[in-house]
Amino acid sequence: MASNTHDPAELGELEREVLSIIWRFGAITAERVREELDRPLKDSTVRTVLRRLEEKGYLAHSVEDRTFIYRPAESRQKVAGRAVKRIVDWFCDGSVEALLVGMVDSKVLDRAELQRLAARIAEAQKQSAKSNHSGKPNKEA
Amino acid sequence: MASNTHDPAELGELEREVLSIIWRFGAITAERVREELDRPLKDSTVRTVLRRLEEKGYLAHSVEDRTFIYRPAESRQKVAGRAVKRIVDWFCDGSVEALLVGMVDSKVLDRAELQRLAARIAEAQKQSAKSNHSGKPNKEA
DNA sequence: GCCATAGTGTTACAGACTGTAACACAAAGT
DNA sequence: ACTTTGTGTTACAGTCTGTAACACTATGGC
Repeated sequence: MASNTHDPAELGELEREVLSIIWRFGAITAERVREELDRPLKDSTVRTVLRRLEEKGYLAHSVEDRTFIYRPAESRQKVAGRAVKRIVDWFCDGSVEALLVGMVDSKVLDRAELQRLAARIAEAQKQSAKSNHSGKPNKEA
Repeated sequence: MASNTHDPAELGELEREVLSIIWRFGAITAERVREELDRPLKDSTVRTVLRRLEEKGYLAHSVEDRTFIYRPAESRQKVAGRAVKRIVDWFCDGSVEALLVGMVDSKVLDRAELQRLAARIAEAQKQSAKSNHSGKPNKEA
């Protein structure tokens, strides 16, 4: 069961907040997370959320000196990418292009911004095609 | 409170299916929706879902000869756009660029495709910038 | 006028998920 | 031994979704 890759849209408000904190900090204890939250929540609450996030595959933890250190199991961008994919599949017949059009439509993006985006992508592509950093030769595709 | 613009991520499986059907058909009765679903559901079930979707602002209906005709209240792309915006806000600090990067990262998009996308956007932009600078985005590709 | 039909409105209910937390237990320092 | 700090377990209420029954109402045919 590839119940491994969960969807962030399925996360609740608090879970998202916590996840964001983890992403922001990189590695953090439950207690620190709790302090970082605006809402005053009990320890157990925060730890429950952390545990659930880990169960859902968003987090991983290591034990360090008796204490859990939570870390992201996946980058936010990766998670975001998948989340968007779902949406694209559901609502745009899998066409990312259609999605972008929709974003302009719903004023999420304005044309100028999209334009800049396209330009920047073209740039970035040239870049990474050349130097293709981080080990991974762009597989798949 | 602009509780008017709901988020599609909050929709359940069935709701999404129904919504998709409505988008596909444009205008349709509850009974037709029911037939269109793969699952064999009771009338009342389908109608409940339709009512809920309307409450949530995704659908509108008109009465025609005793019968409800449901129509989309918003284009799928618009809805998709907003849905993605949420994700971008939550997980990408509002940067669409970061999102696209993430999509490449999570293999939702490959670089080549992104490249083509950028090119096509540039094209489309030129096009619509010329022909349409008034408020109305040219809808429905 | 009366009945069957088709369609609507209302209400319900169980399962899942989320926010929230208490409580019990274990290791560690003093 | 006792307190502290942190973990594991369990719970519970609210909300959402899937699923549906049932009651009510025009409408068209007889």
